[in-house]
Amino acid sequence: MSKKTYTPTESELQILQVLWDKGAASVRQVNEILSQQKEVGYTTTLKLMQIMTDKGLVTRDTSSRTHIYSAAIEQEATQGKLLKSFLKNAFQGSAKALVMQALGNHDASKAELQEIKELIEKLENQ
Amino acid sequence: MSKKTYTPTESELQILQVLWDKGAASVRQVNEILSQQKEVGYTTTLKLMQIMTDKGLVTRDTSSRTHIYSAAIEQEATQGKLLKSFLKNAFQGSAKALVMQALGNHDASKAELQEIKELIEKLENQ
DNA sequence: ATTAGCTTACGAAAATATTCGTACAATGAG
DNA sequence: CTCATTGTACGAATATTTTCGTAAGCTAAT
Repeated sequence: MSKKTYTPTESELQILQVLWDKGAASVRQVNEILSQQKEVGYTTTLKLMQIMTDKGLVTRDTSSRTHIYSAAIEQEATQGKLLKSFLKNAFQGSAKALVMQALGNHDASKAELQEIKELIEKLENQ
Repeated sequence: MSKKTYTPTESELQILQVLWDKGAASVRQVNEILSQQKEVGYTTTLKLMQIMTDKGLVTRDTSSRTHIYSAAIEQEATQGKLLKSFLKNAFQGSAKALVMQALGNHDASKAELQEIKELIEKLENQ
């Protein structure tokens, strides 16, 4: 565990998604869920979660034989960081271009569109 | 050059951004622009662009000594692909969550917000 | 008590991505 | 013509990420 703050890699992010979702989980539980999404061996998941512990991305309760892991970084803050760098890399920083593509291609429901519109109106009145 | 279609890596994407921007450019021109953003050696850029040629991400005119490169893949289509996988990885597929974060944190201008709102209204009327 | 099954730890291989040195050919200024 | 400069080609070293085999310690059921 060093001083540096790490951004999760893609595989690490998949594990974090599970932990954010469940709150806390064992390696086996995480691996079972990941296995539904992709082929991945148990020790692969274990190793990754050990690395993530070193990096400070997760914490674990080692008081029982089966260690229980939790995310050590906030979901929204992490997504924000990732988004920032993705925006820069893929869209040269144009939030508008990204949003338009996201809305155009990946359908959001009417209710969701409504929420977004409300957010925009709130932003406009500032 | 194989049959597979490649998604650009991060470094490759930086090069593509330059080519999309300029339309066509030599290795030196690309490298000069990249050098403003990060430290990168000439032969590094050259090698990457050669790899990209093999992958079919760019094409080049080799009729002169200085080869002139152009992007071989569409900017919007590429961004769409990248967005799709980013959305899945980082936001578990929730376009709404992504858009709200993008708008909330990375300010778009009033005019841009207006454009987005118009797009939403168009989408709502479908 | 034995043993099958589950657990962690961890080194190391494999896969992928990035960087750079070196060789050598073309160009053009003097 | 000579040589400094600029260009391509490409192998190979690095760096990063992912995967997995193996060892060894617990645990519980028989």
